[in-house]
Amino acid sequence: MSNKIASRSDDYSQWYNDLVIKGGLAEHSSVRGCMVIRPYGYAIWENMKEILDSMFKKTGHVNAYFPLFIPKSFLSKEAAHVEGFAKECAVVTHYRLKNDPDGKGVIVDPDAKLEEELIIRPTSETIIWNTYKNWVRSYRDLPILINQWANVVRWEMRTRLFLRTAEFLWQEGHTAHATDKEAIEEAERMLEVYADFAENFMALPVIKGVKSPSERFAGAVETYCIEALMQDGKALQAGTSHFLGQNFAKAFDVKYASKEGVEEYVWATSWGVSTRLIGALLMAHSDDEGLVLPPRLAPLQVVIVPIYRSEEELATISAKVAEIMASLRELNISVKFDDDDQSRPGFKFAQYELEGVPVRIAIGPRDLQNNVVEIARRDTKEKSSQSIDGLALYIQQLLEDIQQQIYRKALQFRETMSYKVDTYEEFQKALDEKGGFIYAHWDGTAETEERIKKETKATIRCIPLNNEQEEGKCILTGKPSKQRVIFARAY
RNA sequence: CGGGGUGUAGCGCAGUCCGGUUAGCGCACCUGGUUUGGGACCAGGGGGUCGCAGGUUCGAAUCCUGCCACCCCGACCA
Repeated sequence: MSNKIASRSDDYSQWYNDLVIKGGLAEHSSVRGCMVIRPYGYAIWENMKEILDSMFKKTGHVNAYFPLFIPKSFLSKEAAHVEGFAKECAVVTHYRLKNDPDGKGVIVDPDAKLEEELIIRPTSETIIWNTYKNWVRSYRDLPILINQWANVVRWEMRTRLFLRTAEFLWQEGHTAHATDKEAIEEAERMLEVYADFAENFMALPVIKGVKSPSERFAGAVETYCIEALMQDGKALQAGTSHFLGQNFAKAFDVKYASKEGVEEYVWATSWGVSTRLIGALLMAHSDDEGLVLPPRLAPLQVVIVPIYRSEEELATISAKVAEIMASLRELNISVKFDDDDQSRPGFKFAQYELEGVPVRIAIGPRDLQNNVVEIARRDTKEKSSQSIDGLALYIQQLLEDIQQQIYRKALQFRETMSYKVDTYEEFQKALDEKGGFIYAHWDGTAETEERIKKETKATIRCIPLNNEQEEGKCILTGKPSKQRVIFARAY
């Protein structure tokens, strides 16, 4: 059948593309490296946004909006920052078109050249800190705890739906604080928020940690991250939170007068997650039948498929279904009754499995007679017969079970794919044969990290927070090491 | 930007090596009928500048030259 998707084991990339496209989430755009997010995919993003937004508000943040365009000079004020982003910026050089004097169409009007080029934001630190300069005078103005929901553009060489597109949607928090302690606490707090969201809503187990210096965000003093493991054994960075020190305050001259009347530079953080989370969600849980969406983020939690021969049967079923739907909605469970007579039940079953609807209810004359329905759960594909009495409560519990089960399965997978190695040979062999999170000793130098990356394509995903301290020897150089770090090949 | 691949109906493909009737198949679509508890069946029907531009030839989807687009693997990255 044409809607079938590729198998994970045959071609992981094709499988992933099929999930996104045939699952109805998004498609390639005719614009280079961009994607169109279709309503079903956007609904997942909206669910994510709503939950994250309320988490941000509970931690004292408010939303604001800053410009899409960044003057080139802003970007260059922080040396490490510009170096990190310079290679992937889209640049606006003109502000007008005109008719082509030599023929058809329009050309860029050479007379409309901008004095200073505008960069389409790859991230907003610079334009925001240029603004914060005007907002901060005294310690009383601090902290500033702002988030923005926005699109950003990074001109990546190679793109992948959701995981890396030229334009993507995200949120970026940008905070300013009076002390380094406060800023570090903020960066760590937001990392916790992300981990909470990933584990409890996306059902995605993550490792919290800090990046090695060479993997840090451009301009950060410390980069905190959550790392998740995909089903092909590759790691995916799911969210980052940065302690920016006083780098941006110094670059944009943002100072405040302290209680003691002394002028001080402020301390900063920034943190963000993007539509990449949708890619993570898909790759972590889905199977060869299609998407598996955790109930807490699924746009549709329950679908009801009627099975009938005659109009009379459909009418009887519909009446019963109306009662069931009302009771489900009372419990805030989203439900759809698919009484479309253009496709048959079997087709609908397959289609909703492809779309990852967590629970499917089938109801036909046989069920009605016995006052039951057939319940199928997407994650395990188990089917059972359930009494219509008390059905809503049963389904509420079932959705919760599915949420937990998806998480447990992903966690178990990660556990079996996490292991320690002590020699470089073991390390290389493990990478090639298994992948996953490899805990190994590292001498702490950028040179070693770089060599390992070159030779094996594996990077240090993170140094876990509260990492167990243990004497050992670097797998590459044999130099002494005090802790294991997590290596993996990554997206 | 390097290596590989693909471009033929809305989607997926065959045909290209070795030029030759009217360019074919599956899915989807339209009409009618029978069906409906895991991707229905039968009959009929519509839909194509064969990626673009040149060239060779009596004749080009097929051969030659140039260009374009997309995908995959690298390098880069959320």
